[in-house]
Amino acid sequence: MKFEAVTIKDIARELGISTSTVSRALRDSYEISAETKRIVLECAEKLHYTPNPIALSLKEKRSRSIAVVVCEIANSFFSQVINGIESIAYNKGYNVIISQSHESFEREVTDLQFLASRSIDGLIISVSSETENMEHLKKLFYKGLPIVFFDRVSEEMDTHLVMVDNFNSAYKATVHLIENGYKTIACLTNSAHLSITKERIAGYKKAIEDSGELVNEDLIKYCNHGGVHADETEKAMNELINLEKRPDAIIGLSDKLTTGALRFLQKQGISIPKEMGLIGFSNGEFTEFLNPSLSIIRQPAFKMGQTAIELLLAVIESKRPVQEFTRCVLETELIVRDSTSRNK
Amino acid sequence: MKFEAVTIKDIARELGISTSTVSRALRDSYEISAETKRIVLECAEKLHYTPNPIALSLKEKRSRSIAVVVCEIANSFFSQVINGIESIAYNKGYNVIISQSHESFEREVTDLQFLASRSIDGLIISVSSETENMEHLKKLFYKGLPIVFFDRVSEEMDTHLVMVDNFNSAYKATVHLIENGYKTIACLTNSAHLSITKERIAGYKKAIEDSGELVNEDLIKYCNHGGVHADETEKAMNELINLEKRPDAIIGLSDKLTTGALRFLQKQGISIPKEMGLIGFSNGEFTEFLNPSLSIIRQPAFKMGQTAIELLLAVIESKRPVQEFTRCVLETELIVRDSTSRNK
DNA sequence: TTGTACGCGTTATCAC
DNA sequence: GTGATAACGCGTACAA
Repeated sequence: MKFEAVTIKDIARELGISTSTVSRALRDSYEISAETKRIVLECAEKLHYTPNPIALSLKEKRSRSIAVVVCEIANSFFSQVINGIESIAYNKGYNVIISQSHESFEREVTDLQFLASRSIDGLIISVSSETENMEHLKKLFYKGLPIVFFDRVSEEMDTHLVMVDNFNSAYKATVHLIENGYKTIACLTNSAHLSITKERIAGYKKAIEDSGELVNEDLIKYCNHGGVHADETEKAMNELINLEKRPDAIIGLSDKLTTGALRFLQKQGISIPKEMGLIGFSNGEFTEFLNPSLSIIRQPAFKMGQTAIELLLAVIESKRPVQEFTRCVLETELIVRDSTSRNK
Repeated sequence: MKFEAVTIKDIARELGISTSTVSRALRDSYEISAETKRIVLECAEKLHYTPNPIALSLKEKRSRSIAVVVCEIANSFFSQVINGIESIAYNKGYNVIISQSHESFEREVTDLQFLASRSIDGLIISVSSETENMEHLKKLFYKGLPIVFFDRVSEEMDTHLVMVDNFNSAYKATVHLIENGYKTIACLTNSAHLSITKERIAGYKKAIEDSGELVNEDLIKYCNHGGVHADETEKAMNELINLEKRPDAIIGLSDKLTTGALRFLQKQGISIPKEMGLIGFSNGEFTEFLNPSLSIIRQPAFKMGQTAIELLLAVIESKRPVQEFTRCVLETELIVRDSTSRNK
């Protein structure tokens, strides 16, 4: 059941030399004669020697693995981010360990505890929608674990952040709805305490106000689990369509919520974009082919992942403590399609 | 930059006792007095002691981590399988390390080499579309690494396999097209050497033959990278629609190919299902809301993941060498929607 | 009941 | 140019 691990000792015994010589020869040390190196290398080849990374980790106090915690990998945005992370991590010889919180704070805490106990060298995280208290992360951070936040960030620690221009993205999308003649724009969003929620809601409100209207809080529905459970979105949507003044457009402030709204409207037979306009954040691959094709705000997910891992590795591999942290804000793309063209 | 790792040594020093006493006290050994245990536990708590898993791994020769290799995680089928794997692995205290081959044989080999060198305890894999030669896997397998294949399996090793009834699934889907009046049914599929391709193609052919028709090989297009590059699918589709006898239906034998075909037909303005019927394997979440809604063959992906990890952990944790291996075949679900109802 | 010594695989630091 | 030894953190056989 186990690898019959060939070690440096086996080579040493086979060749009748010491382990230190073997070690040095394998590492191509200058103090070893060319001849000895040749023999050792040959023997290592023959025995299929592979160094044991665990022994190395024990010595070096690093595992060359980093953890990524997201709420859900079966979500295009996050899987694209992970692709970005992975594309760079593997080239640099790091393992990526992926963990899902499923939007549960409890799960996030236990996962993190587990990961930390497995000696990860660093962490990239987008916190769960339930996460308000950051103590679990602070504890790790002040113990010396390098952390990079992305998407749903926390400003409570002095570290790197990678996000998009949430305010502007929501602003642009809302303005787009207004310009297309929608009057009563409702908003489906995540937990109120999340960074992305605050910023996006602020953008939405600003756009409403700039158009000379008053913000109606009844039109803002908070889904505390980001729509991972369909009934959450359904409940919110039901409340919206039963309002005295029924909204004529919806903006979904995250992937699951946007598609959840679409799903709901389709089931109810409410026509998009005639009866109800729909736009939202989404990195889904098929928004273009949905019925109707969906207007979206697309985040540069792959790029976000790359940025996050680059920042993290820089911290991990830095000799001296890192003092300067960046707050990296990327641009989103507004893609206009049929779901918001009222006159179609 | 490092965890200031508290070790049992620190506790021993603090308490003026030996490390072995500490070790035993922490493991609640019967030979330690209740009083000593209390003191040690208290001190461990105070110092925020956490055991070093790397040292443990070195001793126990196991890392409590398993690797999953798939072609792409940004693919609903695979992310659902991974969810299934992860749901059980974490409960049992195993880390899941995910690696993507991106349908490249070379990448698969280097990834695997890397993973093996990091001392994984087991492997769950769906091979890349380029993988014909299994030597890299055999080498690891005969070295003692427990392996479970799923989806794209290899029968060259005596180990657990988890798959769906590919033959029947393709057969049912093809029959469905025939029954709906489609006459010339083309087939978009993966590399010819993959297990899933062989079985699915066989089911497709059988259905054609059972209907009294002859199989036309020109109607079968092999995409050697499973459609990860859009141009691959486009090329195949172009060839199909330019055939002298243009097919009136397409069956996609994998997720990317099915949605790729849809994308192509939409762009070309070929109407589905009138001009061209479309059905295929897909675990996408929005096939229902595509335009037109897509008839699909859905695999029990989550269940497949769970099955695979359960089989793998059984092997890993078995005391004696496992001799009996299962060939687990699950059923798929045929979901009929608009893309195959010719008279709509 | 507790302590000593060793081994897991590797490398760095001495000594020869 | 090469060998012996200690150290990384932990568990355990053996000694006391």
